[in-house]
Parts: sequence; structure tokens; C-alpha cells
Amino acid sequence: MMKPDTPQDTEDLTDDAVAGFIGYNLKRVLSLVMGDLAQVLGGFSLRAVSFSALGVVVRQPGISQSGLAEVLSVERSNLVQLLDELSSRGLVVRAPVAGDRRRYALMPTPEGLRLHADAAQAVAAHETRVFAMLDADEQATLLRLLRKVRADWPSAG
Amino acid sequence: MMKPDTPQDTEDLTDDAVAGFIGYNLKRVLSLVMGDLAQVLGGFSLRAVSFSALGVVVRQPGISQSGLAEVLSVERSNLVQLLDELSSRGLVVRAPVAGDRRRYALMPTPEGLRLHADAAQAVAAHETRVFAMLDADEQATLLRLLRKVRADWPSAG
DNA sequence: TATTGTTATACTCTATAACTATA
DNA sequence: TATAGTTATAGAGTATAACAATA
Repeated sequence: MMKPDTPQDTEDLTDDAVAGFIGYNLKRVLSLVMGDLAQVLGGFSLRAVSFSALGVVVRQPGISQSGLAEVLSVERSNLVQLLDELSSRGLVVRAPVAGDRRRYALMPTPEGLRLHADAAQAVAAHETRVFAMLDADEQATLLRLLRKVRADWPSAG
Repeated sequence: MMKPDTPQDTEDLTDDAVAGFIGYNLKRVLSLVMGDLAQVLGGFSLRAVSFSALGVVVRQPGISQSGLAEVLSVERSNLVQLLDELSSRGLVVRAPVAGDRRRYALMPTPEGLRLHADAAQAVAAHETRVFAMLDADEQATLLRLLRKVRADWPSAG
């Protein structure tokens, strides 16, 4: 059990080479946050994207699958199974739209509303917990800067 | 071509339901940033993780694959092919370590150093461009907050 | 012709388990 | 017994192309 005293000795273990890039830190932070969030939403048998989709349907009842896809930047095709599951669990329904038989109006069920309310509270608690190292101002600033990047992205984000 | 005047009319198209969560915005911003970065690094035939790995090897020559995996939070197994490619392209070498024939000391080649310098400059230009909507203070703040989240993560990030 | 929902598919990323050779 | 590198594989997540029904 003798450490080598050659090139890189006790291995400093830093990512200084890339830690100066915002993008790299975005990725590392997202990985940490998503790991915790998956645990939290797992308790509701939801994934992050399912929670987001359910939330949009709750907030904007009647939205179409195409509309939902655009809002969340998710491919329409990848929403089909997701909504199949939310539908089979009785959380949302695909209601027919009068005047356009191609599209569905996505509507939350009472149970969908209830589950979403509970999940949203849990997600809020999760954010409070994992961002506890930032004070209220810092959290607000982080949120504001991220939203500014999206809003002013050079081609609509 | 008549829009339905039923449930959700002209489809407001907002993600207000989730846009208040930091995690959601982290994901959306990362997606935008990575999309642009992939374009930039594609010009060097590098992926984001290859660029990071090369950068760490350049900054910490002699690091082992396990050390690199830990620094970048990448599974050891997933580094093998990545380093195979960097190695076959003559950008890094797996040098034997005197005293421990299990491990390799990863070393950049002169060409690896050159490519990394060029790529790092391109990545810096990419960040300048995609974060141009933030002034210098805001960029520094964003970086600082992200690094703080990682540093103070409840179990080492 | 264009749009909505759908199916099938492929490709990347990431995670896990097991193996080998060395320590 | 533990560690470094490796292999194989499986599971997400995401992207693309094509189709049927409808506009």
C-alpha cells in the first residue's frame, strides 16, 4: 500500500481546468439537483418531465399536445407515452375539441389537480432544501439570471 | 383554417406553471447552452465531456483514469472509450506508472496541448456569445452562485 | 398542403455488474 | 481483500422519419 511518487502524486482532484466555465457548472449543478428531484418525485411516481407536463395542463387546461410540446420544448412524439401514462393513471384526460377532431384538449382530473398540488409542494420543499446554501436574495438572483438567459437567448429560448 | 374557440383558445404558450422553479430553468438553459457548445466543439471533433477530460489532463498531467472519473463525476467505465479516442487521435497517452502497473498516468501530447488551447479559446468565445445578455457582473454572479451550490451541496458536489 | 397525434427507431448519455491484473 | 482498467449491457433521454386522420 505505497502511493507512487511519480507524475501526479497524491492526485489533487480538482476540476479547475473547466470550473471557470458557466456551462460546465450548469451541468454539474443540474445533475445534483435532478438526482434529488428524482427521489422526491419518485414518491409520486412522477418524473421531472411528467411533473412539468402535469403542471402546464393544470395551469392551462385545454392545451393541446402540440402546444404542450412547444411550451416544454419536448418532441410531440415523446409526449405520447408520457400522456398515455398520466391518462391511464387518471390524472389527465384527452378531451375532444369541438371543431377540430385532430387535436385533444388536455384537462386535469380532480385527482390530477390533487396530485399536482401535493407534488408541487414537495418540489418547492426540495428546492428550499437543496438551495439552502443560498440566501433568499441569492436564490432570487439565480432564478432571475437563468430566466434572463432563456428570455434573451439569440433565437427564442 | 379556423381556430377553435373552445377550452384553451389561441393557446397562450407559457410555462408559468414550472418557470418559478430553479431546477426547471437550469435544465432549459443547459439545453440551450449545450446545443450551441456541441456545434462549437464539433469543429474540433470533441464532445463536451471530451473537452473537459482533455482539459483536466492538460491541467493535471499524470492523473489516473479513476482520478479523472472522480473529478468529473463520470463513471470509470464510461471513460474508457472516451480516452481510447483521445489516445488514438494522439491527443493524450496512457503512460505506465512506475511502482503500480495497474494504473496509467494520463499525459497530454504536444498536439493535445495545442488542440486544447484552441478549443478552450473557442469555448470561451462561445460563452461570451451565448451569455451576452448578461453583463460582466451578472456572469460572474451566475458562475459564483453555481459554484457555491456545488461546493456546499449536502454531501459534496 | 399543412397540422395533430401516433408509431417505430436510432442515437446519445448514464448506470451497473462482472471480469483481469495487479496491489 | 481492495483497486485500476476494462467489457458488456441495460436503461433513460432525446431526436428523426414516416404514417393516418383531419383541416
